[in-house]
Amino acid sequence: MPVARAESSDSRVIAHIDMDCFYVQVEQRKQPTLRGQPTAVVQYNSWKGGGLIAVSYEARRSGVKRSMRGAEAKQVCPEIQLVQVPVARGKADLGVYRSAGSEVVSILSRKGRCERASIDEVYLDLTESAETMLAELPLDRLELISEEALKSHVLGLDVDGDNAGESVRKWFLGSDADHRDKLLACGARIVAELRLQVLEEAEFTCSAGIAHNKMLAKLASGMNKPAQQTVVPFSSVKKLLEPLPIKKMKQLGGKLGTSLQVDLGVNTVGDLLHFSEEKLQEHYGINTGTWLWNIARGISGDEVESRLLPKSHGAGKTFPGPRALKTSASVEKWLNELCEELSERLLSDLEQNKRIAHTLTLHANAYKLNDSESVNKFPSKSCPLRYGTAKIQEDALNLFYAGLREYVGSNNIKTKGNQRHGWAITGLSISASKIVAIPSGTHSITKYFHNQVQTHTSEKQSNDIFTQDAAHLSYSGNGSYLRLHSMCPQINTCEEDTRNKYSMPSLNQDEDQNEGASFIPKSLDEQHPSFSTVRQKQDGVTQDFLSLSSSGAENGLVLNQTETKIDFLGEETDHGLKSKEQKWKSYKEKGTPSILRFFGSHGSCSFSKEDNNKMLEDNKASSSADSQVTVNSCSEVVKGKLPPGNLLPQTGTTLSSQDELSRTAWSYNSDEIDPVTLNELPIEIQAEVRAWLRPQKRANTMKKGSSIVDYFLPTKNS
DNA sequence: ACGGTTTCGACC
DNA sequence: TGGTCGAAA
Repeated sequence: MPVARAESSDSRVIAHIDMDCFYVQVEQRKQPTLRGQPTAVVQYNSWKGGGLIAVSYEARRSGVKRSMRGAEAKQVCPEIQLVQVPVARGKADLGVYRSAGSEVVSILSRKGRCERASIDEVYLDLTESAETMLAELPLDRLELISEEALKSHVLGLDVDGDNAGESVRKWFLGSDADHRDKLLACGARIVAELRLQVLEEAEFTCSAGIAHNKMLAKLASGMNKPAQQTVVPFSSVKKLLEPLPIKKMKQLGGKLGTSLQVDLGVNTVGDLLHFSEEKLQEHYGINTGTWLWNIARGISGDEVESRLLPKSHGAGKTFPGPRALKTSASVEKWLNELCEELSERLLSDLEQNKRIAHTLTLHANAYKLNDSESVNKFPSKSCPLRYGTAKIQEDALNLFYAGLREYVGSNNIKTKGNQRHGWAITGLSISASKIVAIPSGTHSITKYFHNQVQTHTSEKQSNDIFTQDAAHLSYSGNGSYLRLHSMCPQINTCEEDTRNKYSMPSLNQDEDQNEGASFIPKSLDEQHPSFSTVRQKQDGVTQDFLSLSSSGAENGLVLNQTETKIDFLGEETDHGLKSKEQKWKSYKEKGTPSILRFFGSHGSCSFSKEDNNKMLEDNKASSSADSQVTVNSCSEVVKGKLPPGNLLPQTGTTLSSQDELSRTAWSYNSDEIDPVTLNELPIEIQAEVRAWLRPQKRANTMKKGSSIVDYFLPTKNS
């Protein structure tokens, strides 16, 4: 809950734009004969006709609802056109909707700060544009107000019926109006224009709300759909909110809203007004309490962020009921598919937006066979993200086993000790987050980076990481540490127990419908010996680490060759452990390559964090200082000096302001970077990095052009 | 068996 | 501070 730090005299002009049944419109644009027909988009139609994820307004009129299955929809509306979501790699592929969403964003971001709120929603802060318009244009000239703007719904203008048109016209012209109303009127005109542009350029209709804050704008955008806009003048806020069911408010549609109803008897926003701020804080804490008190009064200080791109990418799939995955092989197969999709999306983000993701996270849902009442959660796990499909696949699989080990281990193995320990996976997803923009004009770096990936997926890579130079290491990420459970030092992980804890009885043998041949080793350490526990003491707290040693079995060798992998990994364990220490030592001796950490999509994070830990342990008293500094400067580069927003839509549209923004935003003090580090950089990018350090002098001469993806994508099958 | 995502606050 | 979880849309 954002703390609603705001004045009730908020004079911002905020718009929320919401695409009408967006997926349907995307399909209708592809297939114009569907226009005007009752249409729904379904995914997976084999089971009861598939699930509806978008329904056209024609179909809604016939009673079709989003919670329906395709078959039901056909019953209530036999004429309905069901369009399937594209399928790729056995799962729904939302790519077309994502890029359509980006098209829309690139249009809507023209008139003010723009925040991509979801695939089909944006917020705009139009305050400045509205003020400018107000200052420059006479408001009393009807000819200057577009038809579309005049179609706005303006809340509080009595009777939205008969001569509503007349009163709206009067409201727009009202020279006697409140200053804030005039601003909203300007905002409404701007939004009307933008909506028209979306319609003309992208062929999509959308609805919008225009108000003094995000909350009210969002509320308003849903009030008159489709293809209409609604204005919320300040004077209408009270009457708007008072009768509104509490659950309709954003953020109150779930448990908090239910608690308000059940525990406080609050059913409408008006009911909330009877509670003091203190009372609400008693019940829901200081932040949420204040937030509730404010939103009841239509107050929300929530700012529109400047962000046109998503903060993370994810790919997931559910395996409901009978389709639950029950063998490692099937999990591995699906994980590989998901990782492939993710990897592709990461590459296009890199190419189009020059952004690099730093964290890979796996989520899963599972249930235990023979153990109906245990409903524990499968823990999610994350690790530094290394680019390259095979690496992502390898890391994802390791994350899965790290989670599985906890999942099966945590729930009374002891009591059910002699029973078989079966699990079934009902959902898998992997996502990439901590995405940061790399500066513009660094094409050689991108290219270098890309070549690393390419190299590793095409040639047999040496596992002798000792012979590799530091820069190379940083990219190849041959060995990273995966820290687990550092938060739970009290867990029974003391010495003798360690191996028991992570071992488990043989799992199960029956796959979805095939053989009983899939054999899972007793111990996951055996199956994935690259995970071995490493104990570290830090700040007096013993922590368990799993060392995720790189197998070298990258490049798809991992894919369907479990046995090979097992053997290979088995032999790699010790090797991997040693290598991480050696690697750290060589880093220490050479100086700390903070720049590399930043560049390296993978090695960076894991190195800076884990090696820093290790360093603290190894050299507590002595040389930690300088390394620490370097680490800090690195994170500062990553966190503090980034451009304020990521400004490129994913459409391949380029915004010329990107370069300027990045250039200025990225200037920083070169003292923060150890000069020795520079010399360790791969020769091909040294010059460019030096240029970064002196932003004024840095020429943006790097030739742009060749597509990373073009170059890289063919690796999939060749 | 309301799917696939994405974001955000709380908590440790 | 960052990883993880749960809520919410």
